[in-house]
Amino acid sequence: MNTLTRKQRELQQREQLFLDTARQVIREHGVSGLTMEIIAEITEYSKGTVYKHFTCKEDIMCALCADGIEYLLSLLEQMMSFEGRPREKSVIIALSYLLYAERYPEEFDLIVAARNTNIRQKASPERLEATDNADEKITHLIKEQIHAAIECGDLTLQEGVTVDQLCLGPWALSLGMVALYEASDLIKSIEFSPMQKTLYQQLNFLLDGYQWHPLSTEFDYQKTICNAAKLLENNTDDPSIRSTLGILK
Amino acid sequence: MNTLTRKQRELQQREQLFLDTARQVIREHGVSGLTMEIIAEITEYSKGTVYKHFTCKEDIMCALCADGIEYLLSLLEQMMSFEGRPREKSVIIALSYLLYAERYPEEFDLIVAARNTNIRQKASPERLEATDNADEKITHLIKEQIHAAIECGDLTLQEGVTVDQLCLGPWALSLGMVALYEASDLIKSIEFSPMQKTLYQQLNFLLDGYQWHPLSTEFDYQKTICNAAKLLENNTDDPSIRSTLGILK
DNA sequence: GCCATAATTTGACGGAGCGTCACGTTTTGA
DNA sequence: TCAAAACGTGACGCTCCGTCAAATTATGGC
Repeated sequence: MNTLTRKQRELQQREQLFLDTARQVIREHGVSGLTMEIIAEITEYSKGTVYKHFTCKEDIMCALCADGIEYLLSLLEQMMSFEGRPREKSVIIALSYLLYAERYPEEFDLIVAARNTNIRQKASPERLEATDNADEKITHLIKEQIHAAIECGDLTLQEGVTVDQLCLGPWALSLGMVALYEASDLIKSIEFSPMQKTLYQQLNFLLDGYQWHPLSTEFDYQKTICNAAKLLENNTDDPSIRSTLGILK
Repeated sequence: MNTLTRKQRELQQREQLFLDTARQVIREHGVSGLTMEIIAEITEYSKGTVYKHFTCKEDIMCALCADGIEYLLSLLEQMMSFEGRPREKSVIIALSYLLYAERYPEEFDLIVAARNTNIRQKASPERLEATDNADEKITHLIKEQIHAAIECGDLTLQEGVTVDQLCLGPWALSLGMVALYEASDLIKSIEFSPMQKTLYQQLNFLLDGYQWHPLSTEFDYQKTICNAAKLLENNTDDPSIRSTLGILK
């Protein structure tokens, strides 16, 4: 029994090795530079072995996505220990999203791509399910904040507005903002301020529009972010996260 | 000289034929189903001829994008003859964006992809410039509304907020919303109301947050959209647009 | 320790699509 | 009418994909 477990452990370890290698290749040579052959070569396994783990290139990309979302979730779970009003937590969620996008720009590209394009058509069903499950957990976390806000009277649903719609607003804003910033050097007619600043500000406008109390005019959400950043800083030793946190404060 | 012009006309016509064919193929078989060979086969030209027009597959995709953005621009230009307050016009711009995304879902996929992925790395510089120029015109149109609003006193820039940031907000919201709705059947934990409704509503919240007057509580923007839809309906004979307009009213 | 059997790994192979280019065909205009 | 130029073609070499029979390694009964 112990033997079996060791085998499985090794298998899992190798899968992680393949994934890390794929991430590195994408980082260095872009998505089009990623081939099954190159992963095999770098890891000194053969192509066939890589295919034992992943059905195709698209499957690897979805696995990278899932991996990334898992990381985001771990960030969020740490953040959620933060004590605060629901709106504070919502702001923290959005900024974690961004923190993650900056930490793993390659995967973020994939997250956008994995939703829209035909990557999903090719990936294996199991892989897709893993991605979707992680997605769902995050959605749940956001909706939780909205429900909490309604319950404690910070937020009142207007006629014809649903919780799900309120959840989509900040999500769309964050997703779109990251996408636009990734392309910022292509959009020459706009001057891009630091992304954190713009997203923070626009999110505040949107939530103010919801009349979600306390409004940004009544409360210092910048302080919320500082505190959340400090909380995370104590729990992480990832240097790249630490540097991004530095900007937040 | 007339002969030369005829030649050029024919060339242009053929390019359009290739593009229309590519669009059709993508619509039927997805982006991965698009090959240079199949375009050649359907149009009864040879592969070499297709390559006379487009340097590679990615070049075709960028061309489709540019084509799409041109179409969006033509929509917007018609819309801009609408007489109204700057905020009304901004709402119309966002909804045109959406109208366009529904009309050409395949190209919209490409627009997102063409920004994020390595498609741009491969496409020809001329093609990219065409796409970027069209992009810029649209940005300009949006910024124009913000400037007009500031000038007539409908909007006051708060400290530390720039026109460009205010431009990014609705843009990111619209882009992100379309992206999320394209993936709506994958996100099972959220109930998706009709996209027009959600975007219209969230945009109103965001602009209310800007304190952009008249606020959605003081003014019936639904009527604005109805009127804009009627305006467009009289000018178009595209049945698919007409049906979407029907929903708006 | 030995060997039969099962599990795992390998890389050669056929196929798909890309992009090129030398050759054949058509057009041009003198 | 014909030489020169412009245009169109599809066979070719290449890269990468995904497969699978054969080679290698691990397992466990004796």
